[in-house]
Order: sequence, then structure tokens, then C-alpha cells
Amino acid sequence: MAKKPIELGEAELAVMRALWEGGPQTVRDVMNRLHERGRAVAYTTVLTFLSRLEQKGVVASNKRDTAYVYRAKISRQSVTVSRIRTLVDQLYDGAATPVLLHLIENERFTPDEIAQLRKLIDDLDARESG
Amino acid sequence: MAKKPIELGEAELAVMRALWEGGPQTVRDVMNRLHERGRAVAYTTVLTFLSRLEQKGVVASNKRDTAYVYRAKISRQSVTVSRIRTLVDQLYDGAATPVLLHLIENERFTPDEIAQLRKLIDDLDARESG
DNA sequence: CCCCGGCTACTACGGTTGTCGTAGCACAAG
DNA sequence: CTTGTGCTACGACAACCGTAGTAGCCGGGG
Repeated sequence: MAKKPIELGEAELAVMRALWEGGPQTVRDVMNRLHERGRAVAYTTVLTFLSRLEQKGVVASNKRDTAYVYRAKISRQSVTVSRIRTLVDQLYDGAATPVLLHLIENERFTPDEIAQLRKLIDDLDARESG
Repeated sequence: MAKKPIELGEAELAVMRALWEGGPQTVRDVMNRLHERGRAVAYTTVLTFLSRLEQKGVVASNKRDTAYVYRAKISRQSVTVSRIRTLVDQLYDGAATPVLLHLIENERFTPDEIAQLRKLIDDLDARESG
């Protein structure tokens, strides 16, 4: 049972982020959050997204008082992993290394992050050879 | 002049891969290549994709004999980098580290690849502190 | 000379994504 | 009771993506 890939568009992702970062919220809350992030969408647009996301099974809602409160049913991690997998599959037939190398070469990292990275590699190495 | 992100769908990407892997080709060549890869698309479908990709400026064509020969104008590397960038931006506001960590934790690497990776980190480190 | 096979051009169409508008319901304020 | 203020439901629409059919051109074989 390979979990089916979670396909979300950019705007849908922005809505998911609002839920991830702010916890369960109403439509209006999400909208405000999007506005704060510079995304000027109408109230009904947000409602549409939340409904569609619920259809897709990635958010859930329950009514509290007058309005529905929506919450994410999937984690940012799972979406990240899914997106990476898709990228790797579509561009390199599943070979992750080229993507990894590009990532390291083209993005900026702080010394701390580099240290963290090195440690992770050591762990990997140990696991591999241990 | 930040280069605009290259947005390609999955099937478009499959066509690009045919060009990357087989060099300049005719529509028929690309179609055969897709068929070999298990993608049963009609001739005209391939033609449509190549035309659209040319519209987008990512492939070019010139007529040789009776048929047009298409070639990729952008590299697989540039697409990779662009996709990574988009992913990182959309999910973590540009912070690459979480994505990197997920990639390392969830994909498989051979000892050779790990060694290569470690070397790259050392380079990074040297560049950073040097 | 006429048809056949391959090639391009044009059109089409359903699904998804991003974006709203409008209508209608329910509750609080006057 | 009437009105306004949210909130939800439903419909709409353009752009883009995946996919393909049809028409029409052109050169080679009979």
C-alpha cells in the first residue's frame, strides 16, 4: 500500500501552511493569515480551498458556534517527503543523489546547519556499515 | 533579473527527458522513446507537447528534410534547481535545511554516495570558513 | 497521374487550480 | 419584527495540462 502522492497547488499549500502554523482555525482566520503573508484572496476563495482540501481528505472540519473550524490532517513533513519523492522520480527516475547535490550546491547553509548535516551523514554511515 | 521559474507538468517533463537523454530528435523519435519508457501517448500528443514547450521557450526546432528536429533549450540541471527552489520556497519560505534533512532521511544512498556527500560538505565547510 | 504514408496545423475536451460572486440562512441588535 | 452581519452552499470562469482527432500538404511508388 504505497501511499498515494499528495498533490497540492501553490495556493492550496499556502492554505495548508496557515493551518500548520496557526493550528485549527476558521475560514476567516486563515484568510487573515494569508493576508498577513501578502496573499490578497477573497473570503470565498479561502472557503473554496478549504472545502476542496477537505474533499481531498487533507483537512477536516467541525462546527464550533456559528463557524466551522478547520484543521490539517496531514503534516508538513509528509507533504515535503511526497514532493521530494515526486521531484526525484520525475527528474531522475528515483535517484536522489543528483537532487541532493543540487540542493547543497545551490542553497545557502549556516555553519550550524552544516554541522547538523555532517552529523546526520555520520549517522547514515554508521547505519549503513553497522 | 531573477530568472522566472520554469514550470513544467509531469508529461512535459517526460518529453524534456526524452530530449535530454536522446539529444535533438523528431516528434516520432520522442514518441518512440516515451513508448519505451511505458508512456503510451499518441503521435499528435507528443507534437502538442513539443509545440507548447517551444511556445514556453524551453525547446527549439528546425526543419531537416521533411520533419522538424526538436532540441532542449534548457538543461535538466536548471529544471532541477528551479523545482527545488520552488519546493523550498513554498514549504519553508526558502529555508533549505528542512528539505535537505528530509531528503537525506527518506531516500536511500550507497556508501559511495555518502562518501561523495561528505566530501561536498567538507568543501562547503572550507568555503564557509575560508 | 493518382494514391499512400508521414508530417504539421488546428481544434477540441475533460480535469484541476486559482479566483470570485451571489444567494440564502441564522443570530444579535435595534 | 426588521435589518444587518457574518457564515456556508453553489455556481462560474479562465488558464493550464494531458490527451487526442481531423484536415490538409507533400513527396515517392505504382
